[in-house]
Amino acid sequence: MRIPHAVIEAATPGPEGAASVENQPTAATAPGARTRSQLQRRKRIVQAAAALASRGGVEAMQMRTVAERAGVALGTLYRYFPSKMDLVVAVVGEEIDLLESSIQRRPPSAPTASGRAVDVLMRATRGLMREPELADALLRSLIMTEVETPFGDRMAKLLLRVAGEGLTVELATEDQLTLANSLASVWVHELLEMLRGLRTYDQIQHRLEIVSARLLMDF
Amino acid sequence: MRIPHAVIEAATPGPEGAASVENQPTAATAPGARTRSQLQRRKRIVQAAAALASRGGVEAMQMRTVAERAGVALGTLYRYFPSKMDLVVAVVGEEIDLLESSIQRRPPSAPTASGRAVDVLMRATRGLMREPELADALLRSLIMTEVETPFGDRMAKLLLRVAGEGLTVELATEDQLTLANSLASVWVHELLEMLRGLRTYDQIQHRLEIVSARLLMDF
DNA sequence: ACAGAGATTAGACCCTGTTCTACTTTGCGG
DNA sequence: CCGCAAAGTAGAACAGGGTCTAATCTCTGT
Repeated sequence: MRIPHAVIEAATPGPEGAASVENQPTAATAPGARTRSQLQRRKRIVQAAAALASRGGVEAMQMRTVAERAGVALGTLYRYFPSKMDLVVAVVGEEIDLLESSIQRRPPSAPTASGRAVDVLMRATRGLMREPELADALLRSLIMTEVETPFGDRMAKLLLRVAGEGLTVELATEDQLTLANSLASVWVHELLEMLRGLRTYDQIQHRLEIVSARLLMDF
Repeated sequence: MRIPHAVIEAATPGPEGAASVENQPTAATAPGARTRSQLQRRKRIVQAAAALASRGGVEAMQMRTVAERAGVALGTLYRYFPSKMDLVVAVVGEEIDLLESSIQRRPPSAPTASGRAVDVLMRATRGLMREPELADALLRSLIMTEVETPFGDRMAKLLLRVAGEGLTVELATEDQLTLANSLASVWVHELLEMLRGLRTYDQIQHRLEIVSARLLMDF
């Protein structure tokens, strides 16, 4: 798997870069995507992966199977996604896109920043719960990876946006970012507990309310 | 790896139970440990595992190698620790024990609950940082597992204890537990970011101070 | 239409976690 | 001391992630 690791070495931003969640442009590593069929290939792969993961979790999402379902060779799959993790990250990216557009369609309406944040988180929770296996797979893998445009960061930004109305990442203070980020990581943690059967939906909501009320008290 | 998964099924508390972090008693699964040499074997295994992981991370801690270094057969290793994860959990258990005794020796002295909590967290951070590879391995694996006496929970309890002086898990309110727990998960998250090179020690401290101040404001 | 570069493919291959098998040791009640 | 069940051992075997190779395809520019 080889993740940069260690306090010492900074992320090597070399020509090859690490995994990325980016959605529109070229495939993970494919240098110059001659677009068209390549984008489609990529999409087919991600779809196949999501489909497999959505029933059976990560373990069901085997690289060979994904490749087969997507109608590409294993080698090709690995050209697009250098590791299983990268694939997972891509799948997650789509999920977040979904959440973001959902929020754009129907923005949270609670009166407090904390309320809006919890609203968004719970909405995301419900979305993920529709496919517990997938959710579990994604969350776990994400925590392990979180390279480049990580899950938590995207959620944090989203939270920031809905918490302080009109607040953007650029306008927020360092500390506000920290707080939003922390809320996101608490959420991820709670979600994992839920998937493990240690929390109910209602418990998560309650816990998030408590934590959010404090973290975002003055947003 | 087979982790219970899914919102539906509750953890099966059957006769075989899941992985456990417990330190003194019998080996992970070995039914009736005839103690003596068995405890020693177990210790040798955990030590070998820790040694390997401490330089090279999880990947260096290969089951075959651990078995060899510990002087036991692969099969035996698997009898004691049904999966690599279980081994990791055991190694972590030792680390936490260390932290706990360190805290007993020299309790945090900050005047505020939040201050004491941060103190403990940073002390744990320094401890883990001594062996970044090990820390990374442990944290990642733990997040993935956290079965039975999880890392986060132990930290949460510890935090609770130092935050409210003399406060114990039994005396704490649900919400206080939630908050301590959340602080622990934020810490874990920050630690992972640090290991990934995205945070410096000072940043972590600052961020924890901010978050802790809010989460534990009235402890 | 044609050559060369890059993309794709099928499939062998390696590595490591985990399982399984056949056999030997060990510890203990009778 | 015997017998036996549990525990241990060596090592083969399996599974799935990831790599590599030798073709074959597909563009793209000329």
